[in-house]
Formats: sequence, C-alpha cells, structure tokens
Amino acid sequence: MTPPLPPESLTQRLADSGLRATPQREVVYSVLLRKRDHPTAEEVFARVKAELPTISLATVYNCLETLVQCELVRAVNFERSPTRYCPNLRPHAHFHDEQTGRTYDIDLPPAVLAEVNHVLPAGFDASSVEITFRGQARPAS
Amino acid sequence: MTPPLPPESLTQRLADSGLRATPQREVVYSVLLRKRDHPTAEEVFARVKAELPTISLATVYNCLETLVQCELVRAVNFERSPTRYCPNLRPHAHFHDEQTGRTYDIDLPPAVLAEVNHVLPAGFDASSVEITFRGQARPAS
DNA sequence: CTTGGAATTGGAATTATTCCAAAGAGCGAA
DNA sequence: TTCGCTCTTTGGAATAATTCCAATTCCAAG
Ligand SMILES: [Mn+2]
Ligand SMILES: [Mn+2]
Ligand SMILES: [Zn+2]
Ligand SMILES: [Zn+2]
Repeated sequence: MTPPLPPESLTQRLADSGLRATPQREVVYSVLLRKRDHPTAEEVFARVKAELPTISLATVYNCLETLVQCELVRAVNFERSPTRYCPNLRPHAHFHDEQTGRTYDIDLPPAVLAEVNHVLPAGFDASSVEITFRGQARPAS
Repeated sequence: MTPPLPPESLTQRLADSGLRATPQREVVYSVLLRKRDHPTAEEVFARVKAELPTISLATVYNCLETLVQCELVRAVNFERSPTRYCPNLRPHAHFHDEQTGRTYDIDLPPAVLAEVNHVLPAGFDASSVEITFRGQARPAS
C-alpha cells in the first residue's frame, strides 16, 4: 500500500533549483493542492490572501512562475483567457466545459501518448504534447 | 483527377452565414492561403496593407474573426503569445518549434483522433480536440 | 552583528485584443 | 433613381492579463 505518489517536497524541489522555500511560495503551492480546480492567478491571489493578507499579486505571479519552473505545477491555457494552474503531475489532458467554464483532468494512458507521438514525421523532436478537449461535461463523480 | 479539396468559396461560406464578401475579407483570406505560415493578426495586417493600403488593424481582427466563425480558418494559440491563423481545414495538430518560433501542421489520421477521443470517460462530450507539440523541428522538406 | 544575494512589493508599463461611435457601402423596395 | 436599412469599416480609446521596475525586506553565511 504505497502512498499515491508522495508529493515532491516543495522545499526539496526549490532547493534543487537553488531557490528558497518562502512562506509565499509554500502557501501558493498549498492553495493549489487544496482545491484542484485550475484557478487563475487572480483566484490564487484571493485564496492566498486569507492566509497571507499582505501578499501582492506580483508575488503570486512570481511564485506560480517559480512552481512551473520547478515542474511542480502546470500552466494551462484556453484560447486567450487567463492562464490557469494545475498541480497534477501525471500525464493528463484537459477538458474545458464551454457552458460552465470548468476544467477537468483527463488521464492519458502511456499507450495513447505513444500513439499520438507517432503522428510526428521524421525530423520533429517533441519535448512535450498538450491535448485539450472542448465540449460539454456531465462528470460521473 | 479531382482538385485537392476545392476550397470552399469564400463568398459562398459568407453567404451561408448571411455575411457579405468584402474586399477586406477577400484579401485577408487570400493572404492566409498564399503563405501558410500561421501569421499573427499584425503580420496579416502588414501583408494585406500591400494590397489594401488603407485597411485598419481593427478590420483585420474583424475579418479574421469572421473567417473563424465561417470555419474557413482556425485560430491557433501557444501559451499567451498572439493568436495565429491557419487556413488548413484538414484535421491536424500543431508543432511549435521553440527555437525558431515556427509552426508546422501535422496531419492527424482519423484512427489516432479516434484513439484520443477514447480517453474520455462517460459523461464527457467533446466538440473538438486540440493537439499541440512543442520541441525542435528539422523538417524534411 | 555585517552583508550580499534572493525575494517581495506597489505601482507603472506593456501589449494583444476589444470596444465604441462615426462614416461608408451595398442592396432591395418604392 | 433614390431612400432607408443593415452590414462593414475605421481610428482611437479602453480593457485586462501579465510583466517590468525600483525600492524595500528577508535571510543565510561568514
Ligand atoms: Mn470557456
Ligand atoms: Mn516560441
Ligand atoms: Zn490539470
Ligand atoms: Zn495549422
């Protein structure tokens, strides 16, 4: 009974990049883990303020950027709407519900990922793939 | 010897949507067809000005939006960089070369598309999928 | 204790895009 | 034809997410 992917220690990951674990970074990250609804920077800002009332929006942007660099968080974009942030580290696609605006994680089996990468002709060396669905969701859960 | 997908007449498509074929719309569309390098609105603006020196940037945005509505053109976004425009109507993914910034069309076989759609759990009804690769390209052609 | 680099902060700046109100065009009815 | 209505274009102002900047503040090492 292994714990489900022991979440990489924030402090550890930051250290690996030669960065410090600050209260701001810790709270921003914990807010993302607590409610995984792909919030925007503004939404993260609002949630973090509850714990750190004096944090600035600029800092939230800085922290999010840092977390993305450390690969603890993914930045997700739909068209030109504000960037959303996702702490799910498993390979997954995103489903954007056009009615509600909600975003869902869709697990991507390695086999499918492989299949998708096979469409690339010789000479194309992909470092990442991104798959985004758009439509209507009525999730079972 | 059928012509390769007789490009839907712009005039026809516009009429279908109850819209008029204007010189501005025609030139914007022809510019997209002429050089399929996924230009931004600003780039389209520059190219169109050669033929219609008095066109405004607002009109270019309007025309592009119209062409997207008519489904003659796809809007393509990479992160938060300016939207790019693509007149390729076949199902295809995009490959974004991180070095050069160039964008390549990658044909998507129906089988792969089907496979990808199969990752959706019950309750998720997708109206479209978007696949984007990022990496380094050394295209054969 | 110092002190130098890292991090945060508030506010200004940037920039792609949208909005707006006024002027121009095209077309069918009279 | 002319009129009137609607669609379209246009230039400039406004918007909004994000980035930039310069001034503190923080902190860990010496
Ligand atoms: Mn939406
Ligand atoms: Mn790029
Ligand atoms: Zn996600
Ligand atoms: Zn394309």
